[in-house]
Amino acid sequence: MDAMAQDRPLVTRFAPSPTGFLHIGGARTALFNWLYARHFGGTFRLRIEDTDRERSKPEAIDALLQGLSWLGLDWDGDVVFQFARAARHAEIAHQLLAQGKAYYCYATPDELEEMRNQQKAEGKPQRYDGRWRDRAPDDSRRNVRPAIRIKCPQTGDTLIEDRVQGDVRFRNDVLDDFIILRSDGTPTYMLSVVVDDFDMGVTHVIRGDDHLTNAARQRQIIDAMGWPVPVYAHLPMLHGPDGAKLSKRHGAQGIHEFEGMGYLPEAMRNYLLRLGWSHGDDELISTEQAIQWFDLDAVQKSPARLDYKKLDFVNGHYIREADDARLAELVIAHRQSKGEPTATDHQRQMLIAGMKGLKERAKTIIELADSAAYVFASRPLPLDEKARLVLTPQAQTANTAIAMSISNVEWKAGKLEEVVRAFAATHGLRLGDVAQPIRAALTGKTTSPPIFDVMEILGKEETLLRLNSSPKSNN
RNA sequence: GCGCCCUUCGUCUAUCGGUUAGGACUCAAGAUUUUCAAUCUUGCAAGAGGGGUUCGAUUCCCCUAGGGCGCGCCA
Repeated sequence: MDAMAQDRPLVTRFAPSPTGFLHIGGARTALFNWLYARHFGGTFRLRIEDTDRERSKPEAIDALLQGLSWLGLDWDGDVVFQFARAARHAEIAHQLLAQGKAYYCYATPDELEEMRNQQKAEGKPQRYDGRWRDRAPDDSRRNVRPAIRIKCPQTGDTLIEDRVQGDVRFRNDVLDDFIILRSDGTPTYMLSVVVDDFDMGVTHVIRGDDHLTNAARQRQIIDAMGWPVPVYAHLPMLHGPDGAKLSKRHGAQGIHEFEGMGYLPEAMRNYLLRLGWSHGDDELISTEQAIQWFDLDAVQKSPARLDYKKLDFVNGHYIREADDARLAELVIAHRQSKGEPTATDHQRQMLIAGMKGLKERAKTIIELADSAAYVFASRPLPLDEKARLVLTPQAQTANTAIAMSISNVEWKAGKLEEVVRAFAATHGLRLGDVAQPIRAALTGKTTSPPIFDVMEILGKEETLLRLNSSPKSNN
């Protein structure tokens, strides 16, 4: 069955509805499609399924495109807009009608609802009963505009050979004749998907497993048209940390929210990849490596939950790997988004110089920005609670003495450390005893990158001023 | 109700009939250390339940339970 599909150049696609933002689950679906295409040198297409005019929003299209771009998932060719292709979809419906593979159904929505209610009351499966299946077009119903339903086989079964789910068999008698063209002449999703996939040359349909049963329906249209059957791969869904379906209740759902929380796109790619896909014991997998390794065989069948702790770990790894200047810009952008003024050139330079020590300690850009605050702070420094406790009057006296002792030292971290160590030794103190007050005075916190590096980055003048300036109060 | 899918440590997962069931995150302890991280070491922790098949089942089959999805003139 895959044979026909495999004769054609490999094409995957991501086909979201523009109803909001790029959902985290959708992002993973897009990632898998993208990786599969890139791995096999195929094409990754993007299609916007905007046939539901009520729910489609133009802003949502931008959000989708932006989300994908941010994630680094570049698509090939033009974006296809499904609604624009409605005439083509209708054409296929009429073709099927002409071939006797579809038929007009004059049942009104009210009649259908009544039918379903009755089925429900009788405990029978709810599906279209085929009441117009074998009737000739009815002139007596000229006041009713008919919909077009596809005529599905009623015996035998439909097999979906899914690369993730395995062989899934549906008895044809549980499938009903569904509508492919509405009475207003617009196509339904079932039809549009199949026609677009065919016209776009899609060979591999990789999507959420909420579409698994749809595949059996779509297969009816494909068979009726005699089109090649794509390879299917239905991915398990993503759940919230509590195992329930992902919803507003879980906080972040949109990819843009993860960006706002300070996650890096490469970290998201790695983390999302490992949700449902594995390569032995490998955890930290670069995108290049993922492209080399990715295939559908290693996709898990069961749903996965989002785990922020693990995401943080992965993000921390990529922050440490990231370029200092890039991180500096992300920190500055984050500060600006919070209403802080832009960085001066000098601050930017200090930030980059200090990034090596900073990025080792952060799991998100927010944490990074937080610990980088000392670069931007002005005197007197705001102290956090712990720093305030450290900076006792005695500690300040010591800081003043230290400031004195280093005021003529060559301004290099190594030299400064030598002198301060000697200072501590002559006073019978451990380095830690003097380092913490210095840290508090220089950064306003009790945790920071190595303190002599901080001195070097801050520069002599600023360091001495911070050591000597006394915070307003030291209760 | 009908159909389909899923079920290994708290979480993500490895295992493709024979393992002391492995790794990662988290958590705990230790090493290192000027703080915090990073790193390293160690530890806690799992095959939903019940039947089969088999010399042997986490692995294959069936049932039950639990979870998910679909059953629209929504996508």
